[in-house]
Amino acid sequence: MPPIVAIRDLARFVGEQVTLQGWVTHRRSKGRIAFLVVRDGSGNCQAVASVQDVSADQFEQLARLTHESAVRLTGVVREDERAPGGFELQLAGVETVQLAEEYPIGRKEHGIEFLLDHRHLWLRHKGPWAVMRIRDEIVKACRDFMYERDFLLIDSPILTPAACEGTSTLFETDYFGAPAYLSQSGQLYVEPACIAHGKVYCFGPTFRAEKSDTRRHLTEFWMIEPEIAWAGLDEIMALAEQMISHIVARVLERRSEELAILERDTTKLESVTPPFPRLSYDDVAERLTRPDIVARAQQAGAPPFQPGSDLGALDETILGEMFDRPLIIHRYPTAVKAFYMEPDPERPDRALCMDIIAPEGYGEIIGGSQRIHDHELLARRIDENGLPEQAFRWYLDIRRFGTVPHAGFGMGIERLVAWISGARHTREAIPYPRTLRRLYP
RNA sequence: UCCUGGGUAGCUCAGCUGGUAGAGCAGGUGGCUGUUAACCACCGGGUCGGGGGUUCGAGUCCCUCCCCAGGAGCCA
Repeated sequence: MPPIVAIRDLARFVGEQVTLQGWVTHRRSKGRIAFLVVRDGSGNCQAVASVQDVSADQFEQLARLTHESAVRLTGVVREDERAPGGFELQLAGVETVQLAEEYPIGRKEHGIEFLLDHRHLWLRHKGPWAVMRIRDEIVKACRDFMYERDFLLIDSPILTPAACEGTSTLFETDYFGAPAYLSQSGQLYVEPACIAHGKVYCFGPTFRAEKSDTRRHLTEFWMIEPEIAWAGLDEIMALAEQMISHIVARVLERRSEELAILERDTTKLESVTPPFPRLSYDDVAERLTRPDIVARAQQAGAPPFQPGSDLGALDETILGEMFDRPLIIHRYPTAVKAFYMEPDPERPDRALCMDIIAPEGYGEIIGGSQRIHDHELLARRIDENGLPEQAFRWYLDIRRFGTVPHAGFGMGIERLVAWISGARHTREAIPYPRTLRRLYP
């Protein structure tokens, strides 16, 4: 029996007889010679057979193979310039494992709705294949980065009793007769854990029932959230910029083939190195009220920027385009930010927080802050925001027993994947996207 | 929720000032010994998103509802 070989390793078997297990992506039957291209998950390979190479029955079988049929192909590996990839299989035997039915996804263009309806099949195609491999590399790079810096993984619960941030909408579910909610952030749960371990992070799915209906939004998305005791805004800005740089460098190094498949302009990724530009909210507000920027925003159809309010999506895009690497914006007005953010002691109407905006219009990829560690102040904020104090008792407790300054941030994985891979929608950055209008497949 | 653009064959789309519906791909049949999204010939394939209206006549005009895409708001 010839060895079963992955297409990626074919170069090591030139001149030898091997078996490939895969799926038919193309068939070009040309009279008494037939070409077959198969995919096995590790790559693509052309196989060729002429009538005299195989039995009449097998040649007939070859000619009938349909798109996505599962096959075992046995033959000798040959180097040949005419073959895509440089190697091909000279067929000696074909086994049809399953003759596929008429395959819905054609070789021409399709709309995004059709492709997402067939996501279970679309995952096989080279674009999604490359994006998923980049996603895998990004996730691994995140975990390695955390591990190498002595951050401990603390998984946060997905079923929670109440809101982490009062503003966002939650998915409600029935918990033995009582309401429970799908977590929209693990932050509140890593804060106590950083008191136990110093440096921690959580990494898991989060859920937001927001009516946000853009290509940047999912209702279920993955987020990595580091949290550090004895740290403030400066420490998390430095950590975030190192983390993003580390991830981008790692993808450039190990997933260049996938970036090439996606035709990603890698020069735009190579410039992503520390330090990132840092602007305060007030710097940004000044820029956004300059006449030329105002004119540009108006032309793009952006609602006019109001000093003191949060930034709009187009404001972020315009700001992001001013730099060749991610932009850190810090010290937003306390009034527009979450209740748990520490006020700047030098200017209490500004919070010690930061957002990081990805270049090329991919939007906010990180949001973080120093957390309020004073019990009285936090209790007042919870009250002012109309949040149920009962539900936050445990969270307030942390401020009663050895409270210290601490800070952390959340990074959205799909936006990061979309930006790095150049995908048009965050929906393409997750295997099975959930959006306002999609819960299938 | 609002703004803009769409909905015609399995898919992607064309269809002029209203006159009985088209292409490419996919599928089927036949041909072809080095193809690269192979090619050539032939064949099958339609509730023109639903409902109502105007008209001798509606894919085309009007009303209404549904669905989709892009954007805004909110957010990662």
